[in-house]
Amino acid sequence: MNNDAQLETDLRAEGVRVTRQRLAILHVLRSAADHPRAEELLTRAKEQDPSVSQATVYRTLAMLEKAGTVLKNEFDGAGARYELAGGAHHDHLIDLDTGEVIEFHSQKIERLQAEIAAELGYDIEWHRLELYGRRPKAG
Amino acid sequence: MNNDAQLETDLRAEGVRVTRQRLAILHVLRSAADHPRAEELLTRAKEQDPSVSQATVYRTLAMLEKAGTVLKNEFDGAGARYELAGGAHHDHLIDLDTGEVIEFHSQKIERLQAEIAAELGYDIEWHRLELYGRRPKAG
DNA sequence: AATGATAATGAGAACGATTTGCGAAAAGTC
DNA sequence: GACTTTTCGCAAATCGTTCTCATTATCATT
Repeated sequence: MNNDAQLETDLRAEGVRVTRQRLAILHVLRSAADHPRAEELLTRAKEQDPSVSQATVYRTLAMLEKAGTVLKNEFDGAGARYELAGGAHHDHLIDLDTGEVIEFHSQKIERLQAEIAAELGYDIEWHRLELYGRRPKAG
Repeated sequence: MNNDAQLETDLRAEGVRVTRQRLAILHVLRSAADHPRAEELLTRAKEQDPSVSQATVYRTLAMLEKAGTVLKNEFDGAGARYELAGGAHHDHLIDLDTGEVIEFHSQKIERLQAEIAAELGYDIEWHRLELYGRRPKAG
């Protein structure tokens, strides 16, 4: 039932060593409902295992990103924010007032993107679509 | 005929002082067909006026961005790339092999973005849409 | 053209996020 | 449990960008 075990299995399958620190970071990522920054991940991981260091957080995130396990989002220039890759592809709407990140997906937009790229003679490898907005003040 | 004069007039109209350095940077922006980084802009501006410094390039770009004269693009985390804002709004397709930046625009995508945001209860302030792709190898 | 008030400059130090070098510690293998 | 290799923590290094501050340039006024 505990998916942390699943993550551990995945790690082993890829031939990487399973360390306390990596498990702590993975656990934090798994239980994060938001899109935390590296610094915040460090803080949370330390609660699990105080020995986790900043360098390891970055090293682990880089490794997990390459493995496709985590997504690194570089929103408006204030440090990257991370999330587990598990689910379906989605884009982001960032609340300019609160910093909150809302996920959304539009099959139509994806299709249009592919069409446009094709017209220009390109195959899309990946894309980034971010909407920055505010909740209108209730009148 | 020379649009540099026009840019100078605009500067004065906004109450900012017209300096050699600013003119050099504006000229470089105006004659750039690409989307150069700050470092590259510095190099080019120095050809016009060797006294231009790095600090002034960044200060001038920040000022012009705030004035709406230049657009700052933060593509894949390797330093911002700039362009004059003059024309119509557009998004970017980045060639992953060459780094070349291609501009495009889709009224349909813009409309869909606004719809999605509205459904989520938001007004879009601005957005960022970047496609990263490759030109398929000719078979 | 000289003056003076104020804004802009260059040089380099400082910054924040991230990466790296290195000796010590832990993981996986036998 | 000893051995090999990976990963670790720490601190120093890097990179793009911003800031500090003493100096210089701009521009309105003479």
